[in-house]
Amino acid sequence: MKKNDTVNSLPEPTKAELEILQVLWEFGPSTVRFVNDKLNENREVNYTSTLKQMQILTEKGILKRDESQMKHIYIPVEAEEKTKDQLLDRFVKTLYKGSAAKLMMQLLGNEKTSKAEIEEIKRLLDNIE
Amino acid sequence: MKKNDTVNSLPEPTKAELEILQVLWEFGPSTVRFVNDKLNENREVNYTSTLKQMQILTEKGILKRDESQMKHIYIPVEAEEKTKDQLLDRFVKTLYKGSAAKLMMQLLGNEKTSKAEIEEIKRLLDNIE
DNA sequence: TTAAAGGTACGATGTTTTTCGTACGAAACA
DNA sequence: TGTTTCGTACGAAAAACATCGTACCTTTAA
Repeated sequence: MKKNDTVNSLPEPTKAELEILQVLWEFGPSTVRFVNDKLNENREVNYTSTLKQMQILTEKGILKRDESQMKHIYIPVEAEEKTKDQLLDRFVKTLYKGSAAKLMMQLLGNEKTSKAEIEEIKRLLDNIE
Repeated sequence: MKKNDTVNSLPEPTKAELEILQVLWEFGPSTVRFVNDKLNENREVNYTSTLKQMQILTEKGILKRDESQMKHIYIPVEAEEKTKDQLLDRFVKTLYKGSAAKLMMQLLGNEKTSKAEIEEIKRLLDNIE
């Protein structure tokens, strides 16, 4: 039986899928070969595995492709920002009951956030109003 | 072959595991029965499924349990904050190349963050220094 | 004009995660 | 004291996710 989250039924990208999306976001529309080469800078993956993933992503409507050439060119359907928004939204909902402020507190309490980063955030907030 | 992420080898809680942790965080140490009832407020899950998950969580060292009574009481080993820190950290690394400021921008650009939330965040930042 | 290189398609297999059925022991209680 | 209820243990099935092998077609270059 398929699991169905009644609250949030978006087809969330899996880990392997996200890896591929990141390459496409960073470098723009690409061939399977290119994406696979990029992935192999970090870990070993067989070409056909990457191909398969990108085909699945296409079936799901997360990628589209230009098949006019033999080397198909893959393109994300949604903009990077929009997809990340969805992921962020789900993350905040899940872990912080939807409160961005709670997330911030966590972020700031956590030593991983540098002084410079904090300054940048403050500047950001000042520019918002 | 087991997959091994050389960058981040933390035993990340899976989705089902996270669901259970959330109940324990919210309501404190609990029995399987209690957790399962809570889960069933959102979706249908069989009692033994929840039991199994909590046993796995215990094997992994994410939960510990008091077995002195027949009804075992389960308790998270790590504090809520610490676990969430790890998840947040991984999230920021994955999606925002580790930049908290980038995440903030996304959060603020996104209509989901209310004016009230933004005010709260500013207050927070002012109190930090 | 053929061999090699490089591309897609797709089923099969492997792995991880999730769910559940069954066995069985302890407690509750009629 | 027997039977029903409620608990744990645990293996196995199911589902989701990821990887790969093989077939087969097109392009390239000798």
